[in-house]
Amino acid sequence: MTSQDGSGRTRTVTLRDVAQLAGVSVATASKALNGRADVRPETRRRVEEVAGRLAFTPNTLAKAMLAGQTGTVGLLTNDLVGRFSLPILMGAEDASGAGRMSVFLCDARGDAIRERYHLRALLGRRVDGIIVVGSETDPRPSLGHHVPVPVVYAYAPSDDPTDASVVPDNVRAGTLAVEHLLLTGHQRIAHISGDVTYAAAQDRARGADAALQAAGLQRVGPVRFGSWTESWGRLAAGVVLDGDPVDAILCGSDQIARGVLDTLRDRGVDVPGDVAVMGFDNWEAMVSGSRPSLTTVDMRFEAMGRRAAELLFAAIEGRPSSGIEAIEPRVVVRGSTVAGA
Amino acid sequence: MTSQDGSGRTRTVTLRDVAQLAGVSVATASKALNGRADVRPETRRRVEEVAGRLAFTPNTLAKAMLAGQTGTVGLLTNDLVGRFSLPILMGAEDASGAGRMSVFLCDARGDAIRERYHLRALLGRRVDGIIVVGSETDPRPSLGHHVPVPVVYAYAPSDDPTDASVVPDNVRAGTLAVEHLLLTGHQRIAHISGDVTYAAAQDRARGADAALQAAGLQRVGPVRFGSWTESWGRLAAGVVLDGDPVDAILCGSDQIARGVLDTLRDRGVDVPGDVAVMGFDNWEAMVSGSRPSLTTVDMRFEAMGRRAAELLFAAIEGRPSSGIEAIEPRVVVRGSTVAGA
DNA sequence: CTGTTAGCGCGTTCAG
DNA sequence: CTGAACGCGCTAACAG
Repeated sequence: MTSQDGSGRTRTVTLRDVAQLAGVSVATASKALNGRADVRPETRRRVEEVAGRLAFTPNTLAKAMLAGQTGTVGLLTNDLVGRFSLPILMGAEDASGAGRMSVFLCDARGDAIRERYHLRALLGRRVDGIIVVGSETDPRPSLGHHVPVPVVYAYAPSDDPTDASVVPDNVRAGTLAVEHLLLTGHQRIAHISGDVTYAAAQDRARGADAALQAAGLQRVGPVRFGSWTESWGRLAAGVVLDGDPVDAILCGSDQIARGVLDTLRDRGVDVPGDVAVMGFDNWEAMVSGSRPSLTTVDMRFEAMGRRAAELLFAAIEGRPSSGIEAIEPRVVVRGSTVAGA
Repeated sequence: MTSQDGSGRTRTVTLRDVAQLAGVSVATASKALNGRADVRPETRRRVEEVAGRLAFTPNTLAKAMLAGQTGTVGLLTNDLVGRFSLPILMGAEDASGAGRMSVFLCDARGDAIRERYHLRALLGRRVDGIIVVGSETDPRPSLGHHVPVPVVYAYAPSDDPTDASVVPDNVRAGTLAVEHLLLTGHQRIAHISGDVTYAAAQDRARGADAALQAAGLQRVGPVRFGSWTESWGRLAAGVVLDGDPVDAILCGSDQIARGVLDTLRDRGVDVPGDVAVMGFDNWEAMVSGSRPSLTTVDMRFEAMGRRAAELLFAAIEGRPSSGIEAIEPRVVVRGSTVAGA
C-alpha cells in the first residue's frame, strides 16, 4: 500500500498511481477495479495486476465522502467491564462484520459527560448509526431526536418510547424458570435475588410469582433481595433452610446460585435430590464449575446484540422501528435441577 | 447537525451552510471555528453562534483526508469472548480516549482469513495504527512489514523480533507467587496448572521453580498439568493431598484454585492454616466469591493494553520501538495465604 | 482581517 | 471503450 517516492519517504498508494503505472486514466482504473462494464478485458487485467503489485487499498474515506455513507457504526457502551456489554458487542460486531460495516467502540463508563463527548466524536466521523448499550435494564435517558443518524438502544431501553430498544425479557425469564422447576416436580420454591433497586431483580421476581400463581401455588417466604454476590447467596441460603421447608431455590443470578450451592453442600443437602437450584445468566465460568453444574436461564445477550444491529441496519436503510423489543430467554438444563443432566 | 432543505429530506449541515448563514466565506468560518488568529472577534462570535444553532459537527473524515491522519486506530482481537482481550481493550480504549483517537474494533476469532479481511478493512479506513491482541501468550505470526502503519502486538507477541510486542510476564509471575508463599512461611509447595501446551503454563512453572531453587527448595511432586478448569483443580488437589505432605498449593489460574479450595474444604483442610492456596489472573468473580478469598497474581492486562496503546501512539508520532516488552505482574494478597487478609 | 484558489482520493457523469 | 471534469467537506496558502 505504500511505495517510495523520490525523497525516500513512504507515501500511500492512490488510484492515480495505479492508473499512471497501468497507462490509463483514473476513471478507467476505477471502473476496472470495481468490476464495471465498458472496460476492455485486457485493460482490466493490466490494471488489476498493477493494483495487486502496488498493494493498492482503496481509500474508504474518500468513497464515503461521495456516497454519504461511511459503512461504520458506533457502539456506545457504559459497562465494558461487565458481563453484559461484551456478548452484545460480539453479536453486533458479528452482524456487522458479515457485511462490510466496521465498528467504532466507545466506553462512556456510565458518565453522561463522557457519553456526550463520544457521541460528538462518532457523529464527527459520520457513523451511519449508533447502538447504545446500557449497564442496567432500567430505562436510560434518550440521546434525543436531534441525532442525525438512527440509534438503537440495547440492554437498557430508552426512556423515550419512540426510540427503538432491544432488551432482555426478565419477566419471561422468571416465568420460564419457575415453569422448569414445576415441570421437574418442585412445588415449594424460595427465591433469593440480588440488589432490590435493579429492575432485573424485580422483573424476574414478578415473572416467577406469576408462574407460581398460574399453577395455584405460592412462593415460600419473601423474595430475599440482597446483592449479586456469592456471599449473599451463601448467607441467604442459610436463612431459607432455617425457615419453612423448600424443595427448590430460585436464585437471581448464577453467582448467587453458586453461593447457595455452597451452603447446601455444607449442610449436607443433596442437590437436586432434596433441593433443586437455578440461576440466571448462563455465565459459563459460574455454571460449568459448580457442583453440580448449574441449571440457568440464558438471557441470550449475543442474540440481543445481533438483533440490535439488525434493527440498526434496517433503520439505516430507511426502515426504522420504534418501541421496546424483548428477547426471549432460554432455559439451559444442567445437574442442579435434574440429576445427571 | 441536520436541517430541512426544500424537499423535506434531512441533510447534514456543512461548513458552507454555517458560512452562508453567517455571511462569511467557508475559509473564514473554518478559521473562526478552529480558534485561529486573523479573525475579528465579532465575526468569530457570529460564526460560532450560527454553528451552535445549526448543531454543526465538523466532518472528521474530510479533515482526515487533508491531514493524512485519521485519528483512528484498529484493534484486531482474536478472543473477544475471553477474559484477556477485554481488559487490554479497555486499557487501549482508555489511553486512546484521553486524546481524540477513536477505536475500530474487529474480532477475527483466531481465523487467519478473517484477520486478513479485517486488516484490509482497517487499512482501507486509513487507521493510523493497529493493535493486535492474541488469544494465547504463544508467539503469533507477524502481520509483516508491508503494512503501511505501525503495529503493536499485545498478549501474544509477534514471532518477528523486530515488531513491537507487549506481553504479560508469566515467568516473573511464577517467581512472585512462590516468593509470596515463602515469605508467608510456606516451604512445601505443590503446583497444579492448566493445559500443558500453553506457554503461560510453562512460563509460570519455570518462574516458580526458579524461585524455589533460589531458596534452596524443591517443588513437592511434579507440576500437575491438566486443563484451566475448576474440575481439574478439584481432581488434582485430591491427588496432591494423597501424596507427600504440602503446606501450599500454587495453582495455574484462579479457576483451578477455586477447584482446589473446594476439595480442601471437603477434606476438612484449613486454608490457609494447614495449606495455603494461590491462583493467577485476579479474576474478580473468582477471587472474591471463594472461601476464603483468593490470593492471586494480577497480570495487569489493563496496564498492558494501555502500554500497547502508548507504544502505538509513539510509533505513529515517529518514535517506533521493537522487541518484546513484559508487564510486571503484582501479587494481590487475600485470605487464602494470610489468615484474615 | 477576509475571500479566492487549490487540492486531499475517489466515483461518476458526459464528451470524445 | 476511454479520459477530462466535477464535487464530496474541509483546510492551507495566498491574494485582496
